[in-house]
Amino acid sequence: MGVIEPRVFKGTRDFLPEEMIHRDRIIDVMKSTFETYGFEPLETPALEYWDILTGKYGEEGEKLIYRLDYKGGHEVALRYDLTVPLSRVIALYPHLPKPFKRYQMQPVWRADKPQLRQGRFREFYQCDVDTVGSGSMLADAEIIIVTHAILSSLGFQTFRIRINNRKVLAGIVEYTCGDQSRSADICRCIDKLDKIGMDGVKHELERCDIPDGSAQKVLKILEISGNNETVLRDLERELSVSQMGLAGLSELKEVFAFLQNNGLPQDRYTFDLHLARGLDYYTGPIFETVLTDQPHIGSLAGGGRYDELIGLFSGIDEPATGTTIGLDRIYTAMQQLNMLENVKTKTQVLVTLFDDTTFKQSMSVAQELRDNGINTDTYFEQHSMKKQFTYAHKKGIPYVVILGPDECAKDEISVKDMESGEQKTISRNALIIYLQELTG
RNA sequence: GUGAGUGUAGCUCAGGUGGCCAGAGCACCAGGUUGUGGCCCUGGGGGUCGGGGGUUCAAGUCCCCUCACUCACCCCA
Repeated sequence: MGVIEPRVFKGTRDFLPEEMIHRDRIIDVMKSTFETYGFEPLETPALEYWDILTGKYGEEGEKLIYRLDYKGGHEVALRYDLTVPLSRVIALYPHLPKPFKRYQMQPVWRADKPQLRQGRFREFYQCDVDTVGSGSMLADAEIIIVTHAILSSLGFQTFRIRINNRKVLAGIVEYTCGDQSRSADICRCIDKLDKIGMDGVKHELERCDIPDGSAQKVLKILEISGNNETVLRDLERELSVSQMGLAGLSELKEVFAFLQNNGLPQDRYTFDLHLARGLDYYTGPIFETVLTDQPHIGSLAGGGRYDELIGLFSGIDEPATGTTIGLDRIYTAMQQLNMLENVKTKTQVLVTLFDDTTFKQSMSVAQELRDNGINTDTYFEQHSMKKQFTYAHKKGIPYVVILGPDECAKDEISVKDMESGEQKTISRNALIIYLQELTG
């Protein structure tokens, strides 16, 4: 009988120890940053009822939801993001004090085509921070500030947080076309400007059957450029006919004022009229973070305000805003930018095992090291020293403790530094202090 | 979903016009060194050449089909 071929489902991955050490570090940075800003942890199930997820992400998004056959029907699905589950939680537990600020780091699933270089997978971790129950632009600004804090702490140098507002986009549609049903098409064309240029957008608008007059107006709006202040001012003049557009611009002005007040470096964020974002549920400010020198990797983070999503579950709208930070995108980027430290293991010491006459002392030394906060591995078999050292070398354990008959007879102990190759024999009772100094 | 490319050992890849072409490096295991890793030396295990069909005396090599993977687009984290 043949063996079962070992393999993982396309777009999913195993995280081996060396990789987990890096991922854990990223998670630690995020978690502590979230907590610094007063966000609290939440977890929700991987599975949600189908009707909870459906109708929230738009046509494109919904095709990517993993449906599961269950008792012959299509009742459940793997969650597609963490925002919709959060909204379900808010509606389900109305007693939660507002504003409710939570962070959540869990995998989500999307049935699209994986693209390793771009950091695109079918199963990946999202790290979400959201504030529910406040319509203040302070909440939106705080989300942007947290995003900035995390990426800075991780050592990213070239990221840019693009900021726009769905109300502004709606205003543009109202002003140029007057017909909100064309909103999605127009936004998609606008979103493409960076990639296909002005002429490309022109063709795209034609392809979407946007009337000539409307298309001209769209192009005119897209020609507005300059710094955040002048662009906002020019837009205000163009969009004066749209209440919605003006409301969006005033929200943006508030957000930018808060960011500036908070001392966020100017080159880290920018008003970007071309940012649209695909998900249906956004209603106000939207943001997306990209690495300017790694454009092939999609966004590292993305989010926005969704004041009408929770109402779909509770019947009462509840203002909410937040962002997703993509752990796997961040990890992929750090890998490609050589930002990961060269650490193979958290184990600091290997205690070798010599023979029957010494193993009890090996065990008690190992325990003493652990009791003093030193991560210690022990060898279980009476193999040659060569084998035991090879094991330590391969695992990247920095120090090896040797207790052979020689050491035991004199109540001494030998410690080898695997990197320098130096070995020292010291008295048994000096070991803890000695190793604590070495391992810092 | 659309387009392009690539499939030979665990990994990275050699293998003109079909004929001693089943190979290298790295990795792995053992030994050289029975109290010491890395470097070096010696030896070893491991491959239905993605799969199926066809052409041929002969196919890793040519033709067809299929599958898988990668890249780009779309969309996103």
